[in-house]
Amino acid sequence: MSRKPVGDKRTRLVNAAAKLVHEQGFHRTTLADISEESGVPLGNLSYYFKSKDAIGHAVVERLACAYDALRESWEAAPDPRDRLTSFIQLTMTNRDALSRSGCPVGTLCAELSKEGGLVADSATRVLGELRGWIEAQFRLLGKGAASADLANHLLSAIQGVSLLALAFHDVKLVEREARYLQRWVRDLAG
Amino acid sequence: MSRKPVGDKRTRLVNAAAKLVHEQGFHRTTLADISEESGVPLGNLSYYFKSKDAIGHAVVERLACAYDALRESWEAAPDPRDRLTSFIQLTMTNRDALSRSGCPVGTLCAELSKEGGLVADSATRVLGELRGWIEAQFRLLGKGAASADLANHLLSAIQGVSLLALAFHDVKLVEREARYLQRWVRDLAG
DNA sequence: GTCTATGTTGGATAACCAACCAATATCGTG
DNA sequence: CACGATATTGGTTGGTTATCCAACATAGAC
Repeated sequence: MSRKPVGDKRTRLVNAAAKLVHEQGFHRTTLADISEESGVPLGNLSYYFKSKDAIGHAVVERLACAYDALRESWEAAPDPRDRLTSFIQLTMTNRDALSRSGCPVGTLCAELSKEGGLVADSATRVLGELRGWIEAQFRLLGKGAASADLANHLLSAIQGVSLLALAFHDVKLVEREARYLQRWVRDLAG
Repeated sequence: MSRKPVGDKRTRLVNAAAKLVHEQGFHRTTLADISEESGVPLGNLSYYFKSKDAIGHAVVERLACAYDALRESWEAAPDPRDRLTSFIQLTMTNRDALSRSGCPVGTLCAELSKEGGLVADSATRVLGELRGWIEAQFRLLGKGAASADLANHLLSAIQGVSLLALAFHDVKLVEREARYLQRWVRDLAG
């Protein structure tokens, strides 16, 4: 049985696809784009992915893993308040990319949720897992039944400011809203 | 000089395009779609619009006019607080369409701002005019230099919850966030 | 009635794209 | 070495799309 001589072609493809989908959107990204960006010949794509949707799904899986790792690192802090702070800090760190191309998950959901399909569903699931984690943190803070609303409110604020920053090409919007949310979390009773 | 025998074909085209662009997005909407939806033969589109971008621009103009009219009606109320309440109420009224297809302006900005172009710019301008109006209301409430931040915060919350409602197909998200924002505006000091 | 600017139409066209395929190369294994 | 599974490649194909065009219709002007 032979092996992968170069090996990481599949990874290179998903990385290239993730970058392009984030920057251009899913529909506007062609297989030829992904081929060029990754250096993998166009005819070779079908060996690793049977369809464009399959690539989209792999991109979302990659995002899901990335967020899993992030949440794990945030949970290093014992205080749920500090965890939420780390989450908000993420948008601050990525503010440049955010104001250039928006939130990788949010813009994908916005683009694909209108037509439905498997890729849209898995993208929404990534967003849902993030929302669930945020809600859990509020629950740990003793917010009880209000936790779901608080989680929606926080995630909504992040998504909203990402969209505005993208539309207005304005990094400062992210900076200011992040500061606001940090204070909001810190001053939460409980 | 002859006249428009049927007349409102141009309007019918823009209406159909606006509906489809909202429901499906700009890229996924084809000229054939618009032709079918409006009942105007495909070959006739080029007589009214020289390109698909021209149709997109007309759709955004139509949105701009609609928001102009809305703001005018909101300004019937003398109290800026009531005006902002009316604005928030709009999302409540349109919550079904909002959770099905997102905000007509917001999703368009998200889709097109990544590639730039004239349509993207005009869509962003519509969002900007709305933001300016909101800021003006805060200013009238005596919020001074903080008005810009408050306007961004409010518009961001509306856009964020629209995106979440679209992704999760959940009308309740809009209802709850709208109630929250109504209270937020009512309880604002000043 | 003839003429002409304004509409209207079906079909053509060139570009693009995702998907497919037959042919070739690579390499571990027996 | 030969065999076969894995991997790779260029080129093709069928379908879609925006755009264009030549021909035709209509109706007001004169």
